[in-house]
Amino acid sequence: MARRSQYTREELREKALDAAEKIVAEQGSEALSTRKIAACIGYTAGSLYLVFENLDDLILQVNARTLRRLHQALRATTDQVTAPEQTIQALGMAYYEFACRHVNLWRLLFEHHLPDDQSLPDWFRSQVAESFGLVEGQLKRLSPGMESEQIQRSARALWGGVHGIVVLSITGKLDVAGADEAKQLIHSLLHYYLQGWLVGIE
Amino acid sequence: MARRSQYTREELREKALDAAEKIVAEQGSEALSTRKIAACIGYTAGSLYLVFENLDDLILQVNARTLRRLHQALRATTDQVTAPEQTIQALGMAYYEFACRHVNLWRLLFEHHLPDDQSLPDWFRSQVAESFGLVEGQLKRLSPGMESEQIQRSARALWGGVHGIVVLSITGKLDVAGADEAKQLIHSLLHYYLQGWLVGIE
DNA sequence: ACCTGAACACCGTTCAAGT
DNA sequence: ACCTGAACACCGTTCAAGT
Repeated sequence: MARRSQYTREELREKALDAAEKIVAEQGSEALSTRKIAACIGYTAGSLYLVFENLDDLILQVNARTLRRLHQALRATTDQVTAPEQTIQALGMAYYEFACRHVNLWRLLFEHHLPDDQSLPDWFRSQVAESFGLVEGQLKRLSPGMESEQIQRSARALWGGVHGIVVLSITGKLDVAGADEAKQLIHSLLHYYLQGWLVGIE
Repeated sequence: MARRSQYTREELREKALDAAEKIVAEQGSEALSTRKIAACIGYTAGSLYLVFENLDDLILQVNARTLRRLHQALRATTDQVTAPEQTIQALGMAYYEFACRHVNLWRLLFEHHLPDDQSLPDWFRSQVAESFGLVEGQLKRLSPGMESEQIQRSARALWGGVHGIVVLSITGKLDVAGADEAKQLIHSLLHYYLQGWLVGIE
């Protein structure tokens, strides 16, 4: 066999990531395997190792795509500029809706383990930081005088908080009745936090 | 072969769960397998199916133990009664410390997937609800007149929030420098939320 | 140079057969 | 009745060998 290259490295990479996304989205992350990905794109599992270090590396790159899409969804929200508190609320809802629409990819993003010795690559962490930046931007509008260290802390606390509500409701551990209830929880968290925060400022 | 029963069903179950916990705690959830558990307790993988439905069922029961220990750690905190806000803060810190002390078991608890068709058993959800109850109790002390529906919502929002900060910092996705910073985020979340909440009441 | 296919060391799960 | 051990259908990863 050993077919002549139909695809360039880059094309192969993209095809593999597309296939991986499809499998995860349709069948859950548990169902993902190198053999299935390879079969989807008409290759053998071994070929994937020409393009990826291993399955963990491949998953990391699927997660990078998900993160990018998430960021775009959040960006689209902040671009419709309104009052900062409303924008933060809208960001929370967009976050929840994104997680619902792409449950399996979203779970893979947050539940995938790297081996104990490896930590997340820098480009990954800076992509996460970018999304936090959107919240920071709104907090700055809300309280222009505040030190950026404080702004950063509040953005992380708030966004970590929203994330927690989203995880627990999506994994069925919060016993929430439906999307409406989850959104109410997010609203409550953001609303009272910001209220307390602004009181603290004056 | 076919050794006469050295252990009762119940003993076998406990031994298997002990072994599973040990493997997860020491090597991470990725390393857990029926074959390893069986080898640890001197049995064959097949024997586990006399006591557990399958590996998912076994993991669920490991998670039940973790949940029980978590609840005990939180209980111990509320028992040292002080002012409600301080108690809630102490609960947040206890939650974070528990997660740090038992990272791998804690991750298993929150990252384990059941097959798509199955949802979490009721006893599991009511165990989660019990821990939320501790927060509700403190919120009630803080605002005795409030409707229990509102109390419940705030307890979930707050605890979901704390959970999110803990997950993101433990999985290295918040880019927090260390335990101190994570605790500051939790403190910030709880403090400003409660401040806003109490303002809303008056 | 590109890719295969076989091999290796693992999985979860089932179940006839042994004691 | 209790447990094994072999079997089945899967894994991720490597690498000599084919084109």
